[in-house]
Amino acid sequence: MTDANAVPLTLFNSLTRRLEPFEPVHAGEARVYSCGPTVYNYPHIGNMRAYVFADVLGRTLSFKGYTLTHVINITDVGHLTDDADAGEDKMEKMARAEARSIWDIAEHYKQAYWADVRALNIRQPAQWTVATDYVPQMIAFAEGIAEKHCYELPSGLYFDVSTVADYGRLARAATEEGEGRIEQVDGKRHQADFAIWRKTPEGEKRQMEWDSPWGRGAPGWHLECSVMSGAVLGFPFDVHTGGIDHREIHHPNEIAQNQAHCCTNGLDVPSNSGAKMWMHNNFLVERSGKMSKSSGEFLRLQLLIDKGYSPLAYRLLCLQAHYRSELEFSWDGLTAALTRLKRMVLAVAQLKERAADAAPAAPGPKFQPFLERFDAAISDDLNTPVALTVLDEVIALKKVDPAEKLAAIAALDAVMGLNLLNIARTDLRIRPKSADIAEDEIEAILAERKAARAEKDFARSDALRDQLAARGVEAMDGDPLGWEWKLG
RNA sequence: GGCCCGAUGGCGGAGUGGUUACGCACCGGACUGCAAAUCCGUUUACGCCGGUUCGAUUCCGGCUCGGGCCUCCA
Repeated sequence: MTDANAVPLTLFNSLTRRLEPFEPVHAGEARVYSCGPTVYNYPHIGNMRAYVFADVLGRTLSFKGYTLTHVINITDVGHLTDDADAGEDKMEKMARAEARSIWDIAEHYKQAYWADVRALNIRQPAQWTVATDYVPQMIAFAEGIAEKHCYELPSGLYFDVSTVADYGRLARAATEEGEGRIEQVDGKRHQADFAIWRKTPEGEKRQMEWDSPWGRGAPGWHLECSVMSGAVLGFPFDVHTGGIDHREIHHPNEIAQNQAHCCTNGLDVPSNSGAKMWMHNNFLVERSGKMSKSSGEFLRLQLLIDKGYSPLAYRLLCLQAHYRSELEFSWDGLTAALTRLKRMVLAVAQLKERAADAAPAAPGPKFQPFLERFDAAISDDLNTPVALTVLDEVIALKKVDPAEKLAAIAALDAVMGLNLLNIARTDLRIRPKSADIAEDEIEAILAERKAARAEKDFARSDALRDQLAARGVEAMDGDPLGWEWKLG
């Protein structure tokens, strides 16, 4: 690889709303914390965009030569159905709805989330932090800031946002009084004050509860991320990521806690917020309305797979847009991404055959301009759509050494994560759940068709082709793959 | 009501003060018994009205439309 630091990495910091050069807290290292899922339900594909984004960020940091420590949390307690401290715990609610133990719920949906992570070729972080593993640390953290920054009410321990400087600067105007549509908690000093610890109401019993100096109860959602990020990465760390919705409430509250904690403990925190940079991905949207779990049905990655779409086609769809832009989801769009991916995989497969007997190589001088343009694109706040065009150009290069070209593609795909060198075309030929014909039956009909064509019995061969088409199978005579599922 | 964002060719989606984004689709060609797949080539754009400028899709103002957040969501 060429010097990947030829171009400085520039990232958009939500805190300043500006592009800033990435300057690591610890030389040569990058420490990243990503807000992970609350495992009370399946993730939808919009949720997963956040982890594709975080993955690309991590891969880019690795590409640029930094030693990456990435942490993603799993929230299995404390996230209310209402961020403003009203509503109930999401986990408790779902456990009751499904009549299962809350621990079963958490485990089930955590596994479902991890399955999606694997399917999307998202690299494993250095650590998955699970909220319930950190309750003692959360209590200790809260004790540390309680005296100066918190007050107790019958319902729990609350954080007084007026005790930290410049509260809500991440959200811009988060301290403005709203319309009052938020269900108020009696006794809160400020509307924006939030729960650090929620006491179990008198006479009730929760499935998940712990003893604390403020009574038996559960930690507040915001507390978890402050504690886990600080515990594993240490304050200050480099980048905190999350969906753009967290820019308004969750992250401002996290920042307020971090400020209080760091202040109390004499820690030097750039930007006074715990992390140097806060990055947020925009939403995946759908014409019929936004992706929302509360609306009942929602798009899961498994649904895409059931319809015959490779999860990597969804990953490519994400990469085709900039992470800070809203991205429109449609089945046509997904089909377009799948087609593009198939062509890339075909080209790489053919290249691998040609390079098979060649010794592994490094990309030579011919590839340098492309590597530099790729570096420039990805270093420009992770401009994946432009980086992809460079990858396409490299794939299309003629009259170059196959082994070198393969090495160049590998270098670029290490950032894009499409797994181009390791997947075969058959991996992209995913059987739709609705298919009613077995693969060996398809092969048998194709063999029969081949015989008919050899005898120039075209009426027969066309009839067989129509028969396959009627059952969702496309015959492809001139292609070694032979046949393909028709999607949509 | 408050805060914020967007408007690019058929769809998705980059970018730029004057030069081709790109992908998919479409169209033409090659290949094929005919198709499909694949390959090659090509067409279509910058919401409206003003302003700044030699020149604006790109900067500024207004308008229209759409969207997001302030209620759960990545």
